[in-house]
Amino acid sequence: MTPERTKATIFDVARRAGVSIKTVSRVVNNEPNVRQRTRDKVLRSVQELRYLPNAAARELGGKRSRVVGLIYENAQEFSYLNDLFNGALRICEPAGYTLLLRPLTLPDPEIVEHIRQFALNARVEGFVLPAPLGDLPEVSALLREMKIPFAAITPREPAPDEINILCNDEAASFSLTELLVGQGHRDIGFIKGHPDHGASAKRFAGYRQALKKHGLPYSARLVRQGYFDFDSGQAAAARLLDLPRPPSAILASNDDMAAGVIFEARGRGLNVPGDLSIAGFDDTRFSSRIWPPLTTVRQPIIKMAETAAGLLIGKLDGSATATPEAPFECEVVIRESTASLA
Amino acid sequence: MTPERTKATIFDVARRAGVSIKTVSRVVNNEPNVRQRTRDKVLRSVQELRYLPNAAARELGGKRSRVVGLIYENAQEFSYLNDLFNGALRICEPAGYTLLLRPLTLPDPEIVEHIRQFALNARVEGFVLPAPLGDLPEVSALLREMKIPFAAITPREPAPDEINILCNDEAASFSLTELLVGQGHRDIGFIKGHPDHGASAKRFAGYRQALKKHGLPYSARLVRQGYFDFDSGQAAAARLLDLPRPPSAILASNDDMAAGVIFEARGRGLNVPGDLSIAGFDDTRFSSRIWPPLTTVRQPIIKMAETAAGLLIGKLDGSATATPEAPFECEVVIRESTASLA
DNA sequence: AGTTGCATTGACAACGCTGTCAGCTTGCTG
DNA sequence: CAGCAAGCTGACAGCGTTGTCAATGCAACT
Repeated sequence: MTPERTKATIFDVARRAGVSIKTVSRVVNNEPNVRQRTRDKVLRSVQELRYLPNAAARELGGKRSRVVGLIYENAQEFSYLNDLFNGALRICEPAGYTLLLRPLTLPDPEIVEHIRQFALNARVEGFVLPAPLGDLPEVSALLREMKIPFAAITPREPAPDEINILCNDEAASFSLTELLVGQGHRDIGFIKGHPDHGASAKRFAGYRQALKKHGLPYSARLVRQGYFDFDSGQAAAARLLDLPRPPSAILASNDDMAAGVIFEARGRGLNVPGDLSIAGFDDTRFSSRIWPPLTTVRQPIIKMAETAAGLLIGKLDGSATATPEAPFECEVVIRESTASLA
Repeated sequence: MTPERTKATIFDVARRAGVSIKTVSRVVNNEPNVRQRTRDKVLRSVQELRYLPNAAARELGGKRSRVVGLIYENAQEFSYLNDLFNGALRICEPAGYTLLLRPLTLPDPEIVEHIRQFALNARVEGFVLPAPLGDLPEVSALLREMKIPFAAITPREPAPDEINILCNDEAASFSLTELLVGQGHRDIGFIKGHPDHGASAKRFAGYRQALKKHGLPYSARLVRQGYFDFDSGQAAAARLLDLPRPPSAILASNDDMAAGVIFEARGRGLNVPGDLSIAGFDDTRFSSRIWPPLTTVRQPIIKMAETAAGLLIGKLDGSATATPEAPFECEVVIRESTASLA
């Protein structure tokens, strides 16, 4: 196998196949109106010459960059991001799209300008927007103005005309709370998630519903605001545990905060789950690796990202599939951080 | 502010400045041989029109894609990757380069083909290769064949003619071991890192040197092979703790494994650091958030990534700076997972 | 056979930049 | 003040695609 001296162009392919470059272009882009025999001839020529279309020329001629952007909040949980990226990449790469990452540090007063610059510089054709970005009104306004479609992952309010990927946070939270109730816990603390994230309200709602169903009183005393980060979880736990009658179980709206709760509990010499049961959400990579391993809820993030990227590309390619996706199912994962009340 | 109807091209800028497009090109690309007055005129015109060069046209005309690729092992620690990416991005973005990520699942028998495809499809001009990729001979051979320069981060053996970013792992490991010795530990277990990573041998060497300096016997009994992941750390810890005379301290070659050691110790009802001191390397995001917080070594990864990207871009731009970088300094971070022997 | 209409194919002009090279200015030198 | 090198500028040909539109082929009709 002699390495090609110089990369083959569409002209080389055309000459070898005995057709015009336009026909090659048609075949390569899977356009209709090419006879099967011609298509085969061209395809063979493409393979023999290991032809790879020049992306720059393609973009210049055709006005399509085939770039999908994934903007995310830099503070975001890494394993979540990793799943998101890998899921989206799994779709983008084979489809001939480039997936570009762009971290953002929130809150960012210049967020609009940052995103605009990124979109312009990288010629982004479509965005994947994980929470909470899909809910920032200035962001969606900008993208609409720039006519860049996007797929929002777990937004608080699904944007009409855009792609929305949801999951049944509320039901999962309901189940998790029921689990604790079933273990005999009556005083169940709850640490809310970041108010900007759509999941926060849903998870809280599920908690309240479960209490209600089982006839347990809801007490604002047992609820604290958190921000999805370790520190806020630890701080909220500290205040809950300082209560005259502290809860026997704490439900944190994500695993980072749950880790903070465990940290605080251990710092006070409490035994988990003996003295305090703890559960979280997300099933982070670390959830099963801290001691004790965390009871949590697993979201099918990879699949959600795949779906987001797939629908987005469908829209960009014009082969627009209908959007009405059913919410994805979450799964409760029971580990050792929760136990029956002694 | 009226939004421009259509994006300005080099022609618009040239007309407005009263010069030829070639002169605009010169100014935009910071080429020499343009009178200051002319340069100013053009720059003003560029600003007024908010001119943004069309990357596709630039690449097509000039044969330069300005894409830097960052390939990494998918199993890699997330916070490490995050720092790597952010550091490199901080240099690439302002320099007008696009930074593209590409995960790889190792071991990968088709790694060469995968990297080749990625390089070709994404028109990558230069690579950043974090360990262990910089040490795989087939990878460096491929990149040399494709004439793609690269910057290797902490390779085992620095490649001549390429950029190498190193840090003083050995000295850091030495200090960490000395710390334990100073706390009275005599039986110090060691869990080696993945043999493919350059850091592994260096960390092990530092451990042995420290033992030697303090007249402590080296015992192969206390050394186990790990692979930088949680599970291998836990398994190695299990075997060390099963020893008739188990160590009173364990040094793991990274924090993931150290977390595994803690997990195993707690599972056995051991008190950390009371019954067992544990230390790691890397200062992962989670190192300070598990209980007890981990004594570890912090690498200036962001700076290392910045340097790698900076030198690489310098090479690509032709403004090649000399490479002989001094190794970066690591810093021992003392937390609660280590304590004096009772 | 002549006609119509659609499927198929090709010729050629963009697309917006950089590289090449030639031409025009300067400022010196002798 | 001619002559020359260096500094500066512009004309123009690519670069490898896609979009447009015209031309051709072919089957099913009159």
